[in-house]
Amino acid sequence: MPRSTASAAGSSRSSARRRLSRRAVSRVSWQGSPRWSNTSTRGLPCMGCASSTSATSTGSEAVTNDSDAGRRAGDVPYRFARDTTAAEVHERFGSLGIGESSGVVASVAGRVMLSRPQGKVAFAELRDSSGPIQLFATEKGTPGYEAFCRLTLGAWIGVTGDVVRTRRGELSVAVGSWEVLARSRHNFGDKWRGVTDVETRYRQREMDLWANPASRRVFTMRSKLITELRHQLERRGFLEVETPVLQPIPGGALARPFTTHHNALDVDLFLRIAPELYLKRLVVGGFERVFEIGRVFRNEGISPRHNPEFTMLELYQAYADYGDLMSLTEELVAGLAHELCGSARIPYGGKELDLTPPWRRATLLELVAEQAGIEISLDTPIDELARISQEHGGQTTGGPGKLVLEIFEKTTEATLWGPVFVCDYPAEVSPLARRHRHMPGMVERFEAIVAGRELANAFSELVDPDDQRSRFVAQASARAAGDEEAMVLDEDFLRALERGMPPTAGLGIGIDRLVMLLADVANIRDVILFPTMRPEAHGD
RNA sequence: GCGCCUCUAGCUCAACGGCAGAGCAACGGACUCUUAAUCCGCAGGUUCUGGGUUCGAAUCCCAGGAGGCGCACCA
Repeated sequence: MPRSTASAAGSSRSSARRRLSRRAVSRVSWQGSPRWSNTSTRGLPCMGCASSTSATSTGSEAVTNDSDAGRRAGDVPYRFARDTTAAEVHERFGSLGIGESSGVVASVAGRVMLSRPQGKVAFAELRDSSGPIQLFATEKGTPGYEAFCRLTLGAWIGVTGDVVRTRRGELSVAVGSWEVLARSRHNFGDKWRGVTDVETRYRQREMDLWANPASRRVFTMRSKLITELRHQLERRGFLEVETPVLQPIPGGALARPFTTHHNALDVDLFLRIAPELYLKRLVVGGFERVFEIGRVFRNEGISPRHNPEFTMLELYQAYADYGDLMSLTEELVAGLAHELCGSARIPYGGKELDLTPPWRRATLLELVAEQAGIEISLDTPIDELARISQEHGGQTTGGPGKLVLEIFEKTTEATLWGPVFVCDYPAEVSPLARRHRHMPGMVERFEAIVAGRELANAFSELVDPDDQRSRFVAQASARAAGDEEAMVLDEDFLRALERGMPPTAGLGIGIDRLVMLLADVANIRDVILFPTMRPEAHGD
């Protein structure tokens, strides 16, 4: 029998059958399932046809003469009245006995991931976003049975039928009717090993997500993390805001920006490297607790821990100092770990990481002395600092503050495993942070180091407009000396400070790296759906 | 940017100077309860690209492309 005939006949028969099964369903009804009653009335009215069902069968019949009808991508219905998910079926019928039929009809839809035709019966694994459910088809009970057996892996189908448990104990939907919702012209990798080629996984993420459960897990976790983060911040009285991505002066961080151009205004604009300056202006404006979760862009190299665009949380809290934000940081991170991993003690890179508050707090200089045995301060002669930095492969340019930071990063940062707040940075490398109330030359700033890497950066914000102006001037001279990452003076921001900014503390957390930490992955590209890649040559 | 490594069928991988192969997918067939079903059959290739060495190159050399890791920079 030609494939097309079987397929078309199967489709139209399944359509008739579907109407029957709908009645059957409304008779049986899933108690407590509000979805059910909504389903039949949901969806767009089908203009020019009695129902979407008749539209489907018309479509199928229209291509009966086409010898390749079954393979045409356009030959699919406009909607499918799914009424439950794979996970719901498992949840609701988990106790169904072996070989029993529930007598309840369900409509499920998803992609065919495995197919095991076996003569007069056939099994298939259907997967939707909730997970897998087995389909059980029989020559007697399944219209278009032969076409069902010929479904290729990757096809989307909609299925309606009794929920049953097979003799071998697998909960299944017995296929009473079915229809193709989409065909796949490309396969989804090795059905056992999935897709391991990392380039394919990053470039063709849709394939990766279907083929690799671990990848789905990571991105699901990422989404939940951001949702939970919002909830936690909103519970604490923070207001979520959005500030410009296109900025005339890229500020708030030390980094090189991407440049773009606005035609109508005929001005160059920059993609933001941080939202910081705008968020602080909102504090001046009276929003005492604000946060933004958004994409920032830095025109820098790509590495397992760097993507040119990444997601950052920044928050600002009036009347608070950096000590308050240490408490907030450890509570937020531990809370997220609890929510997503079930515990504040999580595995990372084969080791254990205990994120339970309180985290250790130590000064940068203390940690350098402790970890590297190097006793330095901002008063150490600059030649000596340069020599130590060089000894450890660091740069030798800049003032004492920059050299101290360089020495910390080269000798100490990566050795810090457990969460630790590294406190009190040189003012020289922190042009937006407030001077330390006790330590000259230092600012009240901390970085949270977890698993040897910076997870958060925060400080008591510099609120003195005169000091801020002189810091900008210092940055300008660094810039004139060739430092492309130095900041540019921002008069709008200074005017805001001149209007009066209350004592405020600000915090930034790299969301991608937080996801990496909680999901236990080593490459930032595994937590970004479409990481930045060199465009692929399509030589065809 | 620099260094090291990788690139073979749609996917996962062999062959490492001597006829380019396997499993899965696809395609054809058998099979009435499978679980990566099994079995039989068929087909599938610019071995990333371009040069070179050689009687002979997927294999060795050079150049280029894409990717990974490390360094550098940062979050």
